[in-house]
Amino acid sequence: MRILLIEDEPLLGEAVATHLKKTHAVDWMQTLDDGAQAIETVSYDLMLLDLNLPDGHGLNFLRSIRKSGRPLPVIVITARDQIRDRIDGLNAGADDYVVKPFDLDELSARIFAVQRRASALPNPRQRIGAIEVDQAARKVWRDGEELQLTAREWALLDSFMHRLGTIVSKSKLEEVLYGFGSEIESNAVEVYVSRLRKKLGSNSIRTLRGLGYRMDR
Amino acid sequence: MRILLIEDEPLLGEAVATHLKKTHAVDWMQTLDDGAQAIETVSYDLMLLDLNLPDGHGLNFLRSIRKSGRPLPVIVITARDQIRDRIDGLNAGADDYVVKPFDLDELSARIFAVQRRASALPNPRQRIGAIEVDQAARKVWRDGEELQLTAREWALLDSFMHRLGTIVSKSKLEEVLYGFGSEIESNAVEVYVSRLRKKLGSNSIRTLRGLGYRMDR
DNA sequence: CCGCTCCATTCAGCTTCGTGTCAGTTTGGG
DNA sequence: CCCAAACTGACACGAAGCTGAATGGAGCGG
Repeated sequence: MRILLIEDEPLLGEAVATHLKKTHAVDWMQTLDDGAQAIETVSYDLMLLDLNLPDGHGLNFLRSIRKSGRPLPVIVITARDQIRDRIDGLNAGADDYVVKPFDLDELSARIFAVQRRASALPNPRQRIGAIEVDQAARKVWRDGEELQLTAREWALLDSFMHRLGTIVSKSKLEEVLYGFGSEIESNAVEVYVSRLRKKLGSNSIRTLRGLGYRMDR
Repeated sequence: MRILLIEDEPLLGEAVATHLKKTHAVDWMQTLDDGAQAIETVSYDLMLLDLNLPDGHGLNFLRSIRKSGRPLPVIVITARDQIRDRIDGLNAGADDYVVKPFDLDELSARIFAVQRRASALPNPRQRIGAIEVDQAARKVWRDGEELQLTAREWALLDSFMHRLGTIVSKSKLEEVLYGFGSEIESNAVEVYVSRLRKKLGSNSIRTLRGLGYRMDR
């Protein structure tokens, strides 16, 4: 099971990461930015999110994740005295929380519990015109018929789904496909948009010349 | 719910028994002999089995229980350093394991999970296309004909059944087969998927390239 | 204690399929 | 009408996955 830990205190982060690595695959990020990038590129089973971070408050991040419809279970980490945070955290869509300082075994137990709960729920589906998407199962239907998408095609669709109604630049999509900083010199994005259109229907993705692409809801 | 605890360390046994007695009926035995006698006379819903016991190793006991076809859910208790035991435990038919020292709440969570799995329905047969599965009895039918699955095959099928409709990653399946952290470098998962398909029918398990596998309901 | 059987594990050779690239074509803005 | 941007069909390559076969070990019956 793959866990994303977002925690900026080195000592705590180190302790948690070490403990969890006995039983899970753990990626440890120290900023929201890195965390955001991580969940764009890797599929995690669970996220541990500290709320007080150098580059902003975790609650907005959490809200944006929930808004995007991603079914990622989240456990929030808060300080003892910030009860307000806990309540807001649960309102914002956290599945559980732990209070600093916490016992590492307790953390394991909560992870286990959340995980069990999460896998019992049916997957949420998102609908866009004739397209229906189940992000957890990576399933896509068009007019009720299931489509087979490849990894790259899915990555693109995913990007569009998270930015419905806004323009996604070509360079952003390149980044999605090939990671940051890859100086690719080809029309790969165009090729994949083309392939996606063929599967989703040609009116699913709009071209905005010189700017990028846009998917409307 | 009636639980049989087989554990020879007085302190641990006492702690576990006391904790569980808040929510369950617990019988605590300190030897395999007593344990064996207990399951002959009383009908238990679950057994907690320590492997290192004064009168022998618990694995043989577990094996004999499984061989007898008794559908008793078993959670194995092992020491931190005996990974080998864990793997063997799952091979021998354990439903789950906890590692000493463990958190009592984690134990409760695991008991709950195993129990839910074991007794999901009064007649817990689940149907998936031409496949029918009785998880409690560990039996599988295809078109009404019973199939014989090996321990590994069953472990895989079990994983799929608990995540119907969602993707199960290869690493997750490796974890199921070999426990976490086994630096395995082989295509064992592929081999077992292949064998399962041969038995269940080739359209039972979908491959998602680069992601894992998925079984649909 | 010895063979027998079944299962787990590994390996190698094969197949399938996703990917990236290119070339020729189409589109649309200026 | 022209040119740049975008589109798309085709193709070659390599990675990922599949599966039959060989090996060795554990359990079991004789």
